Amino acid sequence: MAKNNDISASVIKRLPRYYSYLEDLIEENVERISSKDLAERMKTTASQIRQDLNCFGGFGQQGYGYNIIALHEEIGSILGVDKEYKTIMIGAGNLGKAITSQISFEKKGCRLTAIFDNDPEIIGQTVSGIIVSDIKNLESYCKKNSPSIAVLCLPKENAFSVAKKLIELGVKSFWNFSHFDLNLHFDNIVVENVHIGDSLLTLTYKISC
Amino acid sequence: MAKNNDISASVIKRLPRYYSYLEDLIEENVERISSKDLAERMKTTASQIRQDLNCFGGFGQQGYGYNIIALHEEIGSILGVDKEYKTIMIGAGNLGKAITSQISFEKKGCRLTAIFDNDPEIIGQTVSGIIVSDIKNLESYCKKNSPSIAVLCLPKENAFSVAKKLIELGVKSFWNFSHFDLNLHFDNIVVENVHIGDSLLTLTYKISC
DNA sequence: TAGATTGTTAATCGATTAACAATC
DNA sequence: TAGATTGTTAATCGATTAACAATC
Repeated sequence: MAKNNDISASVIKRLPRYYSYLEDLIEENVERISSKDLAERMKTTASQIRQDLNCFGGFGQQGYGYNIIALHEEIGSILGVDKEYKTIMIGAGNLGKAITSQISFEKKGCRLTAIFDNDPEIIGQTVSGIIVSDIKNLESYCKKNSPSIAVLCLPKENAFSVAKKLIELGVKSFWNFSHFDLNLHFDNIVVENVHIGDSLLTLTYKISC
Repeated sequence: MAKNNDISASVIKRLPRYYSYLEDLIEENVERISSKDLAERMKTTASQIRQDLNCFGGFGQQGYGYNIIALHEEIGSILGVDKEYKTIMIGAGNLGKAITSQISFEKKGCRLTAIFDNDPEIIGQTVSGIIVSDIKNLESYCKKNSPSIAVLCLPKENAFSVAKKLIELGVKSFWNFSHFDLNLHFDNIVVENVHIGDSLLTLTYKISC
């Protein structure tokens, strides 16, 4: 399935949402759904749903609609939920702790294998079943285990130097919660920046309107 | 300033990013910047920056560029950072705790005034200087204090009923971290949904390409 | 004044919506 | 078969980029 590349970012960003709504439908024991009905649930248009899904293949059937289990499976595999990318986290403060549970809670294509911090108070704590290591062990750990993804939950100030080191050690993908746009400073890496605070500002903007 | 409404969502979502880059420039003691130079920093186009800013007013000066302090101030006021909306949080697990520091850390238009949870282990804890209250006190608290914004850091299952109660109690704005699209179920409320996990799926998708 | 850079209009590009023939 | 609903093409809409006259 999943024809490579050249799918627009707008489409990709909608896939997890489809995936989640299909989960709901599975829980409700619904077997099939038309683009029209799904659109109604999600407050979008049937056109858009059909257009989006057809970027990847014809998952529906004329006169019937989409089989929910099958479509859920397809989208999951497009997103890579069945992968098990070795994932490490840098920074185990409150945000890091919260995020670990996000990773482990549901199948999301990642397996968290190590957590690092530089705070003596935090090193040694158990978070999501993993003992937090001293950041000093980062290099030897990466050389031995070659993780694919690093989750950055550290302050802006440290983000650059830690990312630089990780890239040298072969890490190519980042889920970045630090307020520092990695992708602008390094090439050939895959980054998903999450600036949580930005969306609060968007909210206060909307309120003031 | 800030002509009301009818500004596209695309523009609004870029404002916090401008705001943040202007902060960096202030720290670097830079006085003015042209759209061209700012665009280079942010890996965007000068055209887009000028176009975006001109939705709100002519903040620049021909032949000079933009005064950084003034522009930062303008954008801040458009976003409402100087507001102090009374804000409450529901759910003080790891995610809630992480988010409180986001709110208090910098000026973001909100003042966190209360935190509620239903877990006896968490009730009574001090989080960001606030003692977590029993969710049972939510109603009386709201009647007395009329908060504007509720931050929802609770499981999907509880989101609907809690939101419903809050709306009845007069809360009209939500910063929603539960995996439940509030805005599809209630009218006349302002919602910013943050589905953190979605962006991890986007990342694994990109990796698989 | 000459040079730089804005504000703004026009041109291009991409994304969404509508329409409909294909087909289950 | 007739009805429903897809896959897909065409039409519309909006957002981004380019160009340039206005002006500091």
